[in-house]
Amino acid sequence: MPPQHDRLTIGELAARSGLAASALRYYEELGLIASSRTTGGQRRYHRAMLRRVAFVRAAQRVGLSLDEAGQALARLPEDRAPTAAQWAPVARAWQRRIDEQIAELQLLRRKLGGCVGCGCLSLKRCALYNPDDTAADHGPGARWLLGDTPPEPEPPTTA
Amino acid sequence: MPPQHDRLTIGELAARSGLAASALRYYEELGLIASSRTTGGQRRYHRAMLRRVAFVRAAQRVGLSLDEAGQALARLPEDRAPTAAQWAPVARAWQRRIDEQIAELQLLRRKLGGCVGCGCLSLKRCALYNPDDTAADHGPGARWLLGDTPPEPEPPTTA
DNA sequence: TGTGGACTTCAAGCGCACTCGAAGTCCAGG
DNA sequence: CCTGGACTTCGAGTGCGCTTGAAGTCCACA
Repeated sequence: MPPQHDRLTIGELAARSGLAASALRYYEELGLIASSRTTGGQRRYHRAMLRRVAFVRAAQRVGLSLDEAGQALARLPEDRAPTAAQWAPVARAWQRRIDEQIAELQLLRRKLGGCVGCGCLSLKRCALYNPDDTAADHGPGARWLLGDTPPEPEPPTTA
Repeated sequence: MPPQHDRLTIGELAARSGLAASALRYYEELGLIASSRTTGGQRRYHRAMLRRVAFVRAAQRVGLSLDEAGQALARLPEDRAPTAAQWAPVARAWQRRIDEQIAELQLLRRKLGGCVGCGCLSLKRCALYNPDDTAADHGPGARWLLGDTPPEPEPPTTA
């Protein structure tokens, strides 16, 4: 357990955050975290940066880009833990976002269910392909952020 | 309603699939779709390609890469609609995949709920940041190796 | 037959979130 | 004081899923 003080080297921050040092430099370049420097020019990070890094990683899990994470970060204290009052709106916004993603996935799942016995995959008729949401994305994994997914009771494989 | 025959130009396929012509050329380059050529060298797509494109787009919505979509495509008929027997396992695999995504989001959501009144975002203690699930997350190869770090008592609103 | 809009290829570029490598510098432990 | 491992910067590269542009060709309609 070598270093216990406030000024973490980039290697220490990397080890404790699970990120690569290169990623931390990148985050710093983007303004997500900040460092002071030794006289020799090496970075030293305040412990508070641990929390900021944690926040960014959490934001990514919610599906935010680093840019968006930075926006959210800007509304929280620089070097203290946020109060419940500061954190709550962020957490709630993220929850809404997650709820939307879940809702969309559930819709897709339901449509897939309707397609199981069908297989048509017609561009015109297949509910699976014809998302009434047009929120196209370009990335696999996450990014469906349509605002209002209509409930849409749907007879199997028809549009 | 100009063309009604089987041989769609790339522009027609683009219009009907909602994809850009450049994307279709890209798909063809990847082997996801195929075309014949006119004597002049222009692409003509069989109508069955509409279904293949639909399939690929659907796969993307499920979170598959184009490569994975191609793998799945290879197990379906080239130019006919898949039978229910052919389609069902694919659809079920996709549903499982969606279920996993939903489960992960729900877990994240729950953790966020626990964090609303907390705001600590401690790397050590915050459930939000410490995913006990080692979820698929396209992380940069770095693992969260925080498990073995000493507990380190951290009073609220301090770090 | 003329024409202009749709098509062709090929190479390069983009956006994101990083990673890698080279060449050089720093600094803590012995 | 020495040393070697950790750090520095900078530029380039990666992977995915495309888009854009240049330069040239085709073909359906009048």
